[in-house]
Amino acid sequence: MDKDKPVNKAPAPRRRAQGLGREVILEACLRLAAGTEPDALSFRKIGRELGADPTALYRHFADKDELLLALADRVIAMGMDGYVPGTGWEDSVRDLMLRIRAGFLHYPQVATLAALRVTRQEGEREFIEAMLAALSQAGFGRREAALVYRACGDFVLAWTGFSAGLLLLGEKSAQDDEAWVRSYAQVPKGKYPLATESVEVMARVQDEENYRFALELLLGGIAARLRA
Amino acid sequence: MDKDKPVNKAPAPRRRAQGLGREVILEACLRLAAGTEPDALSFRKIGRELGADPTALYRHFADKDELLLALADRVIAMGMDGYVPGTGWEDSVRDLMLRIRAGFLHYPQVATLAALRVTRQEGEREFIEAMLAALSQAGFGRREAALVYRACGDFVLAWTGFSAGLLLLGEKSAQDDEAWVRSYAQVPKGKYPLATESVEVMARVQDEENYRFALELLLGGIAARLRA
DNA sequence: ACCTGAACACCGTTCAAGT
DNA sequence: ACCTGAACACCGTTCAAGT
Repeated sequence: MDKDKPVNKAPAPRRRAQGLGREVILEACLRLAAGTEPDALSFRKIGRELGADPTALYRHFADKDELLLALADRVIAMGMDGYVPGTGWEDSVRDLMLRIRAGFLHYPQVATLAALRVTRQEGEREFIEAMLAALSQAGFGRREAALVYRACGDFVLAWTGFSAGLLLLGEKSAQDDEAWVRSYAQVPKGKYPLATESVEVMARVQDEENYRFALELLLGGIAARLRA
Repeated sequence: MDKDKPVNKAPAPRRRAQGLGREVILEACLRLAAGTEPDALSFRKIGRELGADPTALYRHFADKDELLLALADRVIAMGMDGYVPGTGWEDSVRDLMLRIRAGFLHYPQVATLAALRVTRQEGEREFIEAMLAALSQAGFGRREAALVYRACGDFVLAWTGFSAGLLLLGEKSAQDDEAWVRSYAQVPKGKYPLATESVEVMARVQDEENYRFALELLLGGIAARLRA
């Protein structure tokens, strides 16, 4: 292959750098973040995707942080798109907590970089309002609903950040699981009987089913609290 | 202040570079990772702490990954230190899930960097065996116990990675919460009534109490599943 | 008004050279 | 056998210069 040369040869789809703006930039970022390449959202790569100098982004976003919050909210909004409340509170909460996750997992890079931030924008507000409506329908009072929302919201954000990290880790994560199983072969016989017996089952659990399982446990706990 | 000069003037506590070894290196890393400075574990900083060239670490660990796994297991082992099973399975599981979290939150940098890896070492094995014992005592069969373990294990790892990230974010995270509250003042009146009403309560929830609350919900869900 | 490009202070990692 | 230090290919960000 021929190496990049300092000459400006436009080797990739590049639009005119003059046409920059928040909208164009965000779209380019989402295109780059759609895969599982670990460092897809560097300014240099975004610049290349746009056919512009990396630092041109600073004319449209104060810093990477602001860019990330805008991206994250867009991803949340995409997850919320088409949401309608279910017939029961439990269906609504489950649906919402799967939607936010699914949205973020399409853009794992955005998830890892922004999962612990509050975007304070439209998408997030739609999600919160829908969650509070479902919890209020369930019978929780104002304060209680707020506390349960925080638990659920951080549950989905934390776990989704975790899952996105696994996606970006890719092969390395699968190797971890295999090595985990093999590692018990070298443990003194009988030292960890339960884990030795179950390590294969544990290692074979896929992240998505695990999340759904944990989510059902959480929903079960919320239902139990409602009865008490 | 006088800038660093190329001369070797030993301005910090430095031991002889010849005394390196995994043990010395890991201790230096834990010293550096005990605070909330965002990038405390770079090779250059570890090298400075040891009074050695950064690349000397490669004589003792294959790469940063191997160093991190060793560190993470040590942190898990510290959290497990002194653990004794409770009288009921619920006490044991709660205790274990608070211990791992507490251990990691003393070294937030280790938590963010290694939360999604399997260490395959002693500390982790102790934790898993203790969890499986508690779940078995609860009455779960082999397979079921393995699935519940995975849900609990990833719950604590995901949330702890999330919390550690918040700690490293520091002031920025607190600013997010304040800005979150203020942002609802600029929302069209009546568009998000529930969130507008509750945003102050939601924003004031501290991460530690939130984790404990979610953990109780999860435990409640496990108990409910046990009854079914 | 907006974009460019050199520069700065960082990363993890490699490798030839020292002792 | 182990440590050093220059080098490489990256980061986000700043700022003077261009158009």
